[in-house]
Formats: sequence, structure tokens, C-alpha cells
Amino acid sequence: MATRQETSKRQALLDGALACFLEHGVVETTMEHVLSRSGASVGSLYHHFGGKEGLADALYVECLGGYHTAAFARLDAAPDAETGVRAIVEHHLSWIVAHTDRAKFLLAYRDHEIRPASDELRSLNRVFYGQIERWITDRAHVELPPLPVVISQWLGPTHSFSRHWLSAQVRITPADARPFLSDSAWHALGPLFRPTTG
Amino acid sequence: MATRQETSKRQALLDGALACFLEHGVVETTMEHVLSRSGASVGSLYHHFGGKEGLADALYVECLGGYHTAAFARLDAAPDAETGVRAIVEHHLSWIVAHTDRAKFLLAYRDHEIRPASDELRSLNRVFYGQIERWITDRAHVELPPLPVVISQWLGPTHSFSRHWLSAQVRITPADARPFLSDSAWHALGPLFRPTTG
DNA sequence: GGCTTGACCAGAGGATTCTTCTAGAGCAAT
DNA sequence: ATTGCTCTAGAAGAATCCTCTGGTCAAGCC
Repeated sequence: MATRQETSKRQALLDGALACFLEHGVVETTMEHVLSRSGASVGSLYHHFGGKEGLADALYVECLGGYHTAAFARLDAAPDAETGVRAIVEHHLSWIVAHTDRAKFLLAYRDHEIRPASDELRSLNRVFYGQIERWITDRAHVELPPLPVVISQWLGPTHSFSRHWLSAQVRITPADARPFLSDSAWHALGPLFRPTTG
Repeated sequence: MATRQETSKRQALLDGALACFLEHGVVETTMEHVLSRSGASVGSLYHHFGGKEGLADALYVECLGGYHTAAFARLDAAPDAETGVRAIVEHHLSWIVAHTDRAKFLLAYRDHEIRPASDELRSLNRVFYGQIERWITDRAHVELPPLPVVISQWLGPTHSFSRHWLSAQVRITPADARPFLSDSAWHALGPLFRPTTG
């Protein structure tokens, strides 16, 4: 029966929760839905997550963590600034296609923008943005605009497009949008990375 | 006692709901909270909104409608393309400062990205994006990239920055970010509006 | 005035949903 | 074998949601 971890209901609950949340929305989803979909018991749910919010928060952290890890790996492997800047945009677009469910959930569940985010989520974000910040400043050759502005220029259009695509308001595909978004990111950030030759 | 409409509990419920949602998050907010904060009764709440989702949806529509109306007024008053492009960015930044509560709620409550949005919300968005689309195509002098891409380049960085600022992850203010975001929007869109002189 | 109609409001109470709690299974270390 | 830990189970109590009945009030009509 393999080890304890592999049999654990924790993952089953997360999977079931994702499916239910996408089917009914987070507000309308019931513990009952999640339990029957995942085959777990009330006890397991409360043991692992402490409630509906804990479950949704943990799912959020899991999805975001996977995204961050993959994104930073792409960035870290880039041989130069232009490749890196474009890689993140392209990774984002292929990630939302490959993980549409998770991407939708990440966009739809944003309660933590109101009540304070969990420690785990806060630290996840801090690490990721810290890595990004470091990557940028290590390569910059001019004085940078404030970092939140740089990041917004880099990824804002891509996030915005993704949001539209995921809510199915849009006919153009991520693949079609990719060259435009990649170019505009490099267009905005490129000047920061070239030597100041006058 | 004035007319019926002015005494109505509908607005009181919306106001109370906004306050509660911001205080506890949408998921944790209870009808009880909203009722005691707004001084309305169970009957009123269900009469007007039919439930928690209906209440949150109506609040969303109210907030977004106010934003759209003001934004399009600014765009419509602009004498030329550059003024218009910059005006929307600047309007967005001042709106989130003037209506921080509503802006936070609009960002935090996104259940409708999963279950189908209400007719009212869908039509609100259709009208607004239709107006924007019209404004752009009326003034374009070159062949446009796909419209969702254009809109993402225009507003994506501003939305992205706003999101960071509203969740208090960021020290720089909207006023400080404004010139950067306004410039980058015009930088991205300007070429579409100039005559193709070679 | 008196009657009718329809919009709106009130709150009790049944139905649903959430959470706690006790009990026990499986595994590892002693 | 015993102890201690993690995890699972589901019944029962607590909390929350929503339906339903019975109003109030203003407006329109006779």
C-alpha cells in the first residue's frame, strides 16, 4: 500500500476542490461537493485544511508555487536579458494553456487581497519577486524606474491578455498574441539592459 | 419620509455588504453581518438580491458601472489620441485612490470568471469594450494588432500596478507611478495613431 | 373616502451547511 | 507489546442560509 504520503487524502481533496470550484464557483461550492468528489471524509478535510478557506488557500499556494518554480527556472536558464524577458512572457502564455484550470482558479479566487494573505502565500510571493528583482538589477545598465513599475511593464500586458482569454471573452489565442506581447515586453524593458552608450 | 426609493434598503444593503466584504473577505462574510451593518431585514435582502451571490454580483455591477461611466467620459472629452490614451491611465490611477474600497472589492471578487457572469455584467462589459474599440478604430492610421492585444498594452501595466498597490505589497504611490505608466501606454499605442508616413 | 394593486419590509422557523468531537486505524520507534 | 504520532471516519451539535407568511405604505381608481 506504499507509504503514507502517497495514499494521503490531502492531494485528493485539493484535486476535488479545484474541480468543484471551477464547476460551481468558490462561493457556491459546498464541503459536501468536495468530499463526495474526492472520496475523503469530513475529518480529513478539517485535519488537513481547517475549513473552506484553508482549503482554497492551500490550493492557491499549490497552483501558484508550481507556476513560480517553472517560471523562474526558465528565467534562470536564459543566456541574456532579451531571452529572459521574452521567456517569462512566453512561459506565462504556454502555462495558461497547459494548466487552464489552475490558471482560472488563480484568477478567480482572490479573497486574500482583502483579508491578510497566509504566511505561506506571502512568503511565496516575496521569494518570487525577490528573485525577479535580483535578476533585473544584476543586469541593468541604467537607473531603473521603481521596480513595481518595471514588473508591471514586463508582465502587465500578458496578465491582462490572459485574464481576457481565460474568461473566454476573446477569440484570439495565446499563440497568436505571443509575438505581440513578447515584443512589447522587450520594447519596454530592453533599454534598461543595454549599456549606456550615450 | 420622502419617496419610497430614497428610503430603500437596497442601497443600505449594498453599502453594508461592501464594508463587510472588505472587513472579512467575501467567503467569510455572513448574511447576519450584512444585515446588522445595514439595518435591513432578511426579507429585504432576499427580495432585492436573492442571496449572497446576487448581492455580491449587484455590488460588483454597481462599482464597475461607476468606473466605466467616468472612464469613458474622460476618453470622450479628449481632443486627440495622445490625450485620450493618457487620460484613461490617469483616470484609473486616480479612481483607485478616490475609491479604494470599491477598487479592492472589484479585484477581490472574481467568482464570475468561473460561473457565467450575470447578463447585466456581461452587457456592461460589452458596451464599455465596444466604446473603447470604436474609439481606437476611429483614430487608427495603421493596421491594428488584434484588439485584445492593443487593450492589454494600453491598460495592462496600469492594472498590474494597481493590483500590487491595492494589496499593499508596494511602497510607491499611484501618483509616483503615473508618469511611467502614462508614458509607457503612449509609447506602446502612439504608433498606431500616427499617419503612415513611410 | 374606500378599495385594489404592487413594491417593499419584517422576522420566525425549517432546511442546509459547517465545524467540532470522539473513536479508531496504520505505522514507527522503543 | 506498548506508546505516540499522523491520518481517517462519521455522528452530532452549531451556525448559517433561505423560504414563507404576514404585514406596511404609496399610488391609482371608483
